[in-house]
Amino acid sequence: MDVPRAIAKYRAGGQKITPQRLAVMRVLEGDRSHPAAAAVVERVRREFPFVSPATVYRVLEELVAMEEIVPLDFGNGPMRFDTNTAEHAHLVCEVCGRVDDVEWRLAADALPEPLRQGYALKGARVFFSGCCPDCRGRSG
Amino acid sequence: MDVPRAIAKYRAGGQKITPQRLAVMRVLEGDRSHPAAAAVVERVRREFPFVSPATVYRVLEELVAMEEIVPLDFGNGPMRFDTNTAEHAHLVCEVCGRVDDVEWRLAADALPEPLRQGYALKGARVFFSGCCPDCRGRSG
DNA sequence: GACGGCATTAGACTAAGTATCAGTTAATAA
DNA sequence: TTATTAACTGATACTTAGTCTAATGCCGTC
Repeated sequence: MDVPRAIAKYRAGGQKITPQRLAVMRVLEGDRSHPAAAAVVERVRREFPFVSPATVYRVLEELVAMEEIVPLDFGNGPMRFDTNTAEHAHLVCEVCGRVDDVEWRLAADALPEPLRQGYALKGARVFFSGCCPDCRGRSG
Repeated sequence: MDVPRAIAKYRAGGQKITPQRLAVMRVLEGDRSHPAAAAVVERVRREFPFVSPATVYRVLEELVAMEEIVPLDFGNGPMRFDTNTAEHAHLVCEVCGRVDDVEWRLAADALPEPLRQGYALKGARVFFSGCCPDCRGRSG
């Protein structure tokens, strides 16, 4: 997530730079916690108490479309958003829900057979699940 | 998904073998299409027209708990269920939503660093996304 | 065949997200 | 600086997917 670059993309598309859009972008800037939409709404409200959830959802959708953020669904709650658009995997703690980034790249030569049999591969998502150090410490 | 084994697990847990539970199990038996809960409801209704969605959701939950099926969330719609409990990856067509199984096992020596730094790894999920041969044929 | 208790049903409820539209505002130009 | 206008926002109703609850039903055992 790069605010100036996102602004440039908005302008390039003939779209306006509104205070709400700026607020969402600033909330996401540098955030590595993979926030859910509701968390973004909450934080935008510190600046704009009456912002509508619909607006935040719309802006998130726009940022996804311009590839400034990546939507993530871990299958255990609402959609979350990743501000790191580089290829990497995720480490999800099953206890507290915390998500960490992991340096990880699928080796091209390890791609399975069907991918070479007519299926056009676009991407891969890798989730590791387990228990984070904090939760291990707490529960034994 | 193995119906006799699931029945044995129900009995072992002091739970009853009801016609609805049998119907859900038979619907899932041998199904490789990774159906959504709604699809299971629909098919169970061919036999029990008045079955409640709550019942089907509950039975699916039970089967997940006894590890006879695996819940899958591809992030583009409702939760789906996999009757193949062996380790494998999934190939998701972004166009038609079709899901294929892929023989795939993460090489243990390829595990990223953080997993050896206090994170207790339990499992990994790998999704490949792309365009299936049928959809490539249709859209060029 | 009767009984006890687990299971089922219907329907209200919740969470997360989407659609619509009247009113507002950012960006451009005069 | 003001006028113009297309784009944007907020309120609200709606949708989808799934959960909860209370009353009723029925499986399994005796």
